[in-house]
Amino acid sequence: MDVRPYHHGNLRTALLAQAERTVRERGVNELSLRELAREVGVSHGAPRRHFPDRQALLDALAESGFERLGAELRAAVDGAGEDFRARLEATAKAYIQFAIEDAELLELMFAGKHRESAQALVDAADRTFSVLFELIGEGQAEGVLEPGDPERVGLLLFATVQGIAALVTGSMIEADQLDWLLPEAIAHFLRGSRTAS
Amino acid sequence: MDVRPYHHGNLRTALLAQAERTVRERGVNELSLRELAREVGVSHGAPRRHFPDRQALLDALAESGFERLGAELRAAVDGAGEDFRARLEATAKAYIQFAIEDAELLELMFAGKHRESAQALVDAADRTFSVLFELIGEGQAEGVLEPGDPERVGLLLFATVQGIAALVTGSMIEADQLDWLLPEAIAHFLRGSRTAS
DNA sequence: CAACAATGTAGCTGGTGACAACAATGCTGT
DNA sequence: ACAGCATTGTTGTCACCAGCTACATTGTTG
Repeated sequence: MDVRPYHHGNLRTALLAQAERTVRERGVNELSLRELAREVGVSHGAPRRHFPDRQALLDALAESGFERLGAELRAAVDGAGEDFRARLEATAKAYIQFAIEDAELLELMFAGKHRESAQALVDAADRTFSVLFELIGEGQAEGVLEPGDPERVGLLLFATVQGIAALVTGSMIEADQLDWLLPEAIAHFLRGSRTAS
Repeated sequence: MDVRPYHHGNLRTALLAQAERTVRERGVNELSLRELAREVGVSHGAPRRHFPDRQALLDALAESGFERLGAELRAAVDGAGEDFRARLEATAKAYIQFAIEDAELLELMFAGKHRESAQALVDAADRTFSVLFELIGEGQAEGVLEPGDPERVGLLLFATVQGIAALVTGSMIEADQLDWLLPEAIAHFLRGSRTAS
């Protein structure tokens, strides 16, 4: 019974998984490379082989976060049937859910995105948001949204959704109030999107 | 020439001022009690008399932040004339400006607000947001907004504004794009606020 | 199977937050 | 005036952390 082989096997993956859990449960500030190493059962210097410094770990965490978020958004939109409003609402709900459960991770993702160093992060973010822009394009094609630059309309929608998530993470509302707030926000948005009624 | 009197005189204020500057320029994570003490020209243990631990300093910072934000919102709404849309837009602009320039401080303010310990913080936050609820009340009285619980309507508006600020701080848009995005958001919001056109 | 690259270990340095003992100062009551 | 006391600041200590370097172990490849 080899208690602990010298080589962990997939330290990098294990570190990322544990780090993601720690960030979710106790926040980014509480994330310590050394504690992480202890939790994974490895010496305090081992993570350095995979992440030269703390920031590198955070960047990797952000990148994997974008990938997971993108997958969840895609799953939501794909499983929401034909009706545009339903597709929109499902996607928004998925985003908000992610933003609530992994609030600190999401913040990390955005914070890292505008640090010039990380091109991989920007690419990952672009892939993630392409889901949203495609959805906006659908709405415009159906005539439910006024035509125009998808970015202009999409930004406004994204801002609203992001803001609603901020309401929850900032404890201005409780999570269960989303049941009425989100549909109302979607309705409000669609109503406001037809210039001439 | 007394180079440095034993008693600083108003260490607490000086610490808060310097801390606010540091948070704005280099972020909350870079805020160190010891460095703060050095910058103010005092020994590393001195801040302890005023802030028992780091969190106490952050709480005080958040509280003063709410007071300043409230003052700026009030100034904006008071200086924006009679037209409701103009008053709304001016207030939103003031909020967004604060949210951009003091992004980390704002985050600190919201993060601290839902830590049960700090009742002073919650009170300060309530005073701040009362400005917004009054404004919503105005709009409803004028019939520009559909009547109802000011919180319901206000939450949606607040979410949108907060989200727009997040777009800037997350580098999804540039600050100068606010010139068209904010008015459009306000227009969108008002348009969506009349159930039957 | 020997050399080499990849991976993990151990120890050091400088910095930090929390804490406690101590010193200087200002205030208050008599 | 001044003794006693509370307030405020100083110094030293402890445990922890990130980043670094030198070294040990493993597995892979020619």
